[in-house]
Amino acid sequence: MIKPSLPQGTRDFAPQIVRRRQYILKTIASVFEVHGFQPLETPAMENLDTLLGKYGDEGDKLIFRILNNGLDNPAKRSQSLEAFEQVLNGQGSKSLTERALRYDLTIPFARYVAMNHGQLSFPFKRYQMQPVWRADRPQKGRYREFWQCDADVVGSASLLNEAELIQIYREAFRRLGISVDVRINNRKILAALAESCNASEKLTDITVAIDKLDKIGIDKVMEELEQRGLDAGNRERVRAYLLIDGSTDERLDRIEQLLGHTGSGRQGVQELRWLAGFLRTSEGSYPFSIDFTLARGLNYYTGTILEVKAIGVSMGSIGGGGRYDDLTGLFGVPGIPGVGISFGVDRIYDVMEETGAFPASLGVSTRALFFNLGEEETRYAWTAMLELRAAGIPCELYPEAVKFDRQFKYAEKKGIPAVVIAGSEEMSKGVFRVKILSSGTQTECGAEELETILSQAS
RNA sequence: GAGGGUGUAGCUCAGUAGGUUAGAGCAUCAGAUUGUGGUUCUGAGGGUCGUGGGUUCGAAACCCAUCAUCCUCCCCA
Repeated sequence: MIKPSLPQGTRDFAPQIVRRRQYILKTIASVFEVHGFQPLETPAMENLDTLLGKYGDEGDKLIFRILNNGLDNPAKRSQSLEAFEQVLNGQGSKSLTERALRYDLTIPFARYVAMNHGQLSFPFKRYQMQPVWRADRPQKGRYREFWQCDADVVGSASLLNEAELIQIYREAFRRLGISVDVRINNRKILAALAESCNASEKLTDITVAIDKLDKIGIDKVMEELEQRGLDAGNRERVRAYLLIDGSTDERLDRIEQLLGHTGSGRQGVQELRWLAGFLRTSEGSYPFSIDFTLARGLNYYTGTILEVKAIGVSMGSIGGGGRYDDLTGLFGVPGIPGVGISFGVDRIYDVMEETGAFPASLGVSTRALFFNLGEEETRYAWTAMLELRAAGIPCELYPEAVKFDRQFKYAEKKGIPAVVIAGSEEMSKGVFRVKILSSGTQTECGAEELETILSQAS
C-alpha cells in the first residue's frame, strides 16, 4: 500500500471551499460579461515552443514540461539517449519533451488570436478562467497549480480599454468586498529612464532593482544598481526618479521634466496623464495610484502596466496586467495590439478568508432532509420530493432507515435547515411534519404547503 | 537556485538533565435514548512517534542522512 499524497503545491478543494471558489469565479465572470467580454478556453497543455522564450529566462525554468511518451520504445533507444544527452548539456530536445502545461493565459490567448485572426472581429474582448501551472517553490500565497481569470482586449490601441479594465477591477473587488489599490505605471517611462541613462540594454536590471524600493529602501536599490553595473551619474538619475512624490499631477509634471526629452518618456507620460485624468473625471472614484517604481517582469508589456494589491493584508499582488503592442507578432501575426488584466483567484480566496469577506450564506444548498422511515414511507416522501425539486427546492431523502439520531445528525452536520418526517401517523392523515432545526419548531402541513414552508426555512 | 522552521491518533497539539504501558482536546463509533438532533454523561476504537541509519543497557527525545511540509529570498498571481 502506498501512502496517498498530493504533488507539491497542489490541493484538493473540499465542498465548502469549492463553493467559495465558485462564488469568486462567478462574481468575476459576471463582471466580465457585463462589460461585453466573451469566454474562451484553451487546452491545459501547449506545444513547448509556444511557451518558451515568452516569460524570460526565469519563466522558462518554471514551465512544467511534459515528458514524451514512447521514450522506452527499444527501436528509438539511441534517439532517446541522444535527446537525454542534449538535455544534460543544457539544451532542450524535442524528442524528449515537446509539450508543456500552460504557464499563464495570455500567451495561449495570443496563440489563439494568431491562429484565428482571420475569423475574429476586432476589437476582440475575451475572458478566460482556467488553472495554470508553475514549477515554483510553494509558499504563502504561491501554488504550483492555481487559477487565473484573464480579460484581454486585442485589436485596439485605445487607452479607453485600460480604463475599462480598471473599471472591471474596481467593480469585481467591490462585489467581492476587498479593498484594493491598483498601481499603474507605463513601460515607456521605464524605458525612457533606461534610455536617459544611455543604458537601454539595462532596462531589465534597472526595473528589477527599482521594483524593490518599498521592500529594501532606496539605499539598497542604489547598491543593487551599482552591482548591476550602473555608473554613479546614472544612479543619481535613478535616485531622482525614485524620489519623485507629491500629488498625481505633481508627479506627472516632474516625471515629464525628468524624462520628457525622450520620445518614449513623453509618450508614456502622456498616456498616464490621460488615463489618470479620465479615471478621475469619470463617474465615481477609482482606487488607483500612479507608481513609477512598479515594474512587472514579463517582457512582453510595452505600455501601461498594472498591479493590484489588497489593502491591509500581507499578500503578494492579487492581480496584474498591462498593454502589449505586438503580442501575436511572436506567432507571425504582427500589428495586433492588446491590453489585459488577470485576477489571481487563489490569492483572492486567501485574502477573503483572512478578512472574512465571504458571505455566510455560501453553505449548503439542500433545504430539507426527508427522513427515511421505511419502505412505504419512502414512496410517500419520494413523491413529495419530486414536486419540490421540480419547483427548484433542493431536498434529499436519507438513503437508509436508520434511527432518528443518525438522520438528525446528518442534517445537522450538513447544515440542512429543515427535516421532513412522515411516518405512518402522518401518512394516514396525508400530511408532513416539518421541523426547523435552528428553532426546533415543528409544523404539520399538506404537500402543497411544503414548498412555502421550506423556501422560508433558514 | 539559496537559506530557515516543523514532522507524535483523522484534526490541532502536549510530551527532553534519554527510562519500562506515549497523552489531551476535538472528531469518529457504541450506549444512556427503537418517532425527535444540538447540550450532557458513560464507554470504545485509533499511533511502525515521517523514513533509514547511528550513539546508548535503553531513543518520540541526542547525531547523521533522506523525504514531506511550511516560511524567507529570487520571481510572481
